[in-house]
Amino acid sequence: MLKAMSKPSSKKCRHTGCPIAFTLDVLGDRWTLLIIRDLIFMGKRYYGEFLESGEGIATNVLADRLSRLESEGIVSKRVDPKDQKKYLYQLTDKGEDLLPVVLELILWGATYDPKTAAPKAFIDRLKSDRAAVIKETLAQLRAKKPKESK
Amino acid sequence: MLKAMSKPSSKKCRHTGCPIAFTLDVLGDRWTLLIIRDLIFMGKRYYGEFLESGEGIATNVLADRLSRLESEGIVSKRVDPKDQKKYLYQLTDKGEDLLPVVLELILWGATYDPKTAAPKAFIDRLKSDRAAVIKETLAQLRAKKPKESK
DNA sequence: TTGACTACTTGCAATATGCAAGTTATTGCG
DNA sequence: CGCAATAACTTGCATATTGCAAGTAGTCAA
Repeated sequence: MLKAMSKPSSKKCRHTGCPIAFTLDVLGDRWTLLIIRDLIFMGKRYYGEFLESGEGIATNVLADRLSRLESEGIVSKRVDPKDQKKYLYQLTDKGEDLLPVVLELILWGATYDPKTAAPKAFIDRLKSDRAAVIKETLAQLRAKKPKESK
Repeated sequence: MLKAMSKPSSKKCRHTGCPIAFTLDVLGDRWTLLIIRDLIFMGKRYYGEFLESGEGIATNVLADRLSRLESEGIVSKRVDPKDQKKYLYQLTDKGEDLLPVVLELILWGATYDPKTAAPKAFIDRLKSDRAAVIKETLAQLRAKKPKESK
């Protein structure tokens, strides 16, 4: 039963004030950031799309993480205006602010994974002009949002 | 039994090539990054010091994470030259390269945690001159290392 | 030889995860 | 209207990981 599933790593109040601990309480598990990756770079927005992410997240875990992200205000959920029978998941501004974190994960991974599939051009660009990459990525992301995004 | 404890989130080969997934395979759990935080910002270097980190990591989990970090080449372990009966844990260059990731976690946490204890001066500095903060932090870190660090 | 100190290891109950199999709610037809 | 199809979850259960309390091993100093 997952109803009472506590955070992957924060069952008790750990309000130590440490910003790192605070952040890890929200996304300190494997799946959360992969969902955010899909939202930012893969253009995924539906439950079914997240399930097909190659990495193989379990449906119950996906449902748990999405609802957690929603209650944290990182992701918003609403009926898809183009298709009433689907739900649209999108990053909020708070969620978009995680982009710098994700970019650093990419940089480290691309540097140390001998089999990385990260496009060299992107990595080089990221190293030489981080600010521009952030700006462009957010612009692309926002361009895709149906109407009011926030 | 923790002997065969697999990575917190990578039991099977997920060599998809995705740099984010690669990085999360290494530090995609709550504790790993807190240990790295302690190494970078708290000046901790001994097993016993990590245990007292306020957040309350379990001894078995600490042992597991340290050995994992060591086998990943992120942390080095050796007998303390100043006290033969203690082991000294230190970040390798690969581990130090995680500093940018940690800094972004700090930034996001300090921004969204209403009760953050992050010093405003540090956060402001981080926002205005990231490169300098990285440089200084690494310099301080290296100054503490006994002899050869790498 | 013993006691203190550090770094772990072990056992076990409580949690969380992975997987397969339902359930519920909306259309889209005939 | 009635029914199949689609999307989004929920539920059960076996397995894996965690948290906690205790126990063990190696080093040093008196």
